Amino acid sequence: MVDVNSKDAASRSLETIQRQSSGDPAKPPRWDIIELLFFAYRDFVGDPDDVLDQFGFGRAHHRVVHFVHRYPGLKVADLLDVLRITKQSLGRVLKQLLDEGYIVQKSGEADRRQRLLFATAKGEALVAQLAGLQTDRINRALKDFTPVEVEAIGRFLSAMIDRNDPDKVLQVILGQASAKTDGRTNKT
Amino acid sequence: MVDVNSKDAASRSLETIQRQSSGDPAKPPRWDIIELLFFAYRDFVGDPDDVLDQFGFGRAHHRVVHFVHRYPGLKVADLLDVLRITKQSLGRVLKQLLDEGYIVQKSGEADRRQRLLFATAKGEALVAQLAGLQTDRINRALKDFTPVEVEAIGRFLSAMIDRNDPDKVLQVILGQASAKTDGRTNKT
DNA sequence: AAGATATGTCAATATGGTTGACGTAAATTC
DNA sequence: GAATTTACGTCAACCATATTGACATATCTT
Repeated sequence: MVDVNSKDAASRSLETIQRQSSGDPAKPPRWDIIELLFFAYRDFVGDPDDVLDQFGFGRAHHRVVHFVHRYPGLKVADLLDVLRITKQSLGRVLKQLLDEGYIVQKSGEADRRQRLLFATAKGEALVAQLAGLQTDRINRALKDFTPVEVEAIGRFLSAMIDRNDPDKVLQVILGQASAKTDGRTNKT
Repeated sequence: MVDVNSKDAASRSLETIQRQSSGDPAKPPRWDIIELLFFAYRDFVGDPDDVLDQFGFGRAHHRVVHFVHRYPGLKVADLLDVLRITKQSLGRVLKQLLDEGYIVQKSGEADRRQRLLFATAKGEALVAQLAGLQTDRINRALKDFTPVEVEAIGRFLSAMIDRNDPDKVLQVILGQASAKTDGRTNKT
């Protein structure tokens, strides 16, 4: 485990204010980051909700069609790893997206048991619209940040992610992130 | 890999669609931040799950007892603003936490219709345990960051949050964040 | 041929969210 | 003081999304 005895000067004042509740001076909770993450994510995922409603979809559909679009040829098993849900739960949502033509599937050539998933033009359009909303928020937030700061933000988010058993999608993402910092080209 | 290398084509057509729907020719989606946020939050909120299970609670209970502990005397209405759920939905979870002694309520003195919420020692202990897990992850992630970088990360998360109608809790958080950085009120 | 793997499906159940209607106590307004 | 509004609680129905467990089918591996 990590030594947490030293605290950053930047966050000292807030933690001092909040210290009285925990009573554990060795490991002051990072209330600031914990709560900022909560609110940031709340508003971040809230953006697409209205649009999704119009399509009769929920956040589950968004996640599925997003990753299928971004990683064409994704297998069902990959999707399960990424979303951390059961196949029964994925089944319903995926079936809707297939029936309504947002996603198509093809049998794998090497292994014909696999169902490789692809977003249709309709699916791509939906993903693009939703990503546009979220991108607007991100660009607004990053407006006055320097490239160095933006890089640090990405590095932080990346460092928050479990490395224990990274799934296929995550390996690509983390590979790209590190390629940005150390110059290695790691394209698919 | 199989013959499925339509990724470049998919990205191109996506950006075309994106331009059409948004009217902004130069607005590439921030896929990196979008997906890093997804995975970072997935793992971040995943930490407390095992502990919550042992208590027979879910993430809803965590959110409620967390904010009650952090902002003692919170009103029910405040909690509804923060969590963005309905009172019926909150009711069930809150009742459990009250019945099992994690939270108590007192009538407001100025306005006796209000039920002011407070965490008990039992509730505080639970919050502390859960916050400890998340703090460990945050400290691990921030281990090699400079104070300046940490400040930028907090500023980014803060900038991702809606300012339209900040609830009471959010005002406190944003107030502290801006006080930490420049001591001025942030009305952007 | 036997077994393992990838996926789909049926069924039951749980959690956490919704809308709508209604009730009560207390504060505010006329 | 009466009327209205506010803060909160509750009942009831419903929905979205998740779970576990069992089983089926096709296909790959040994």
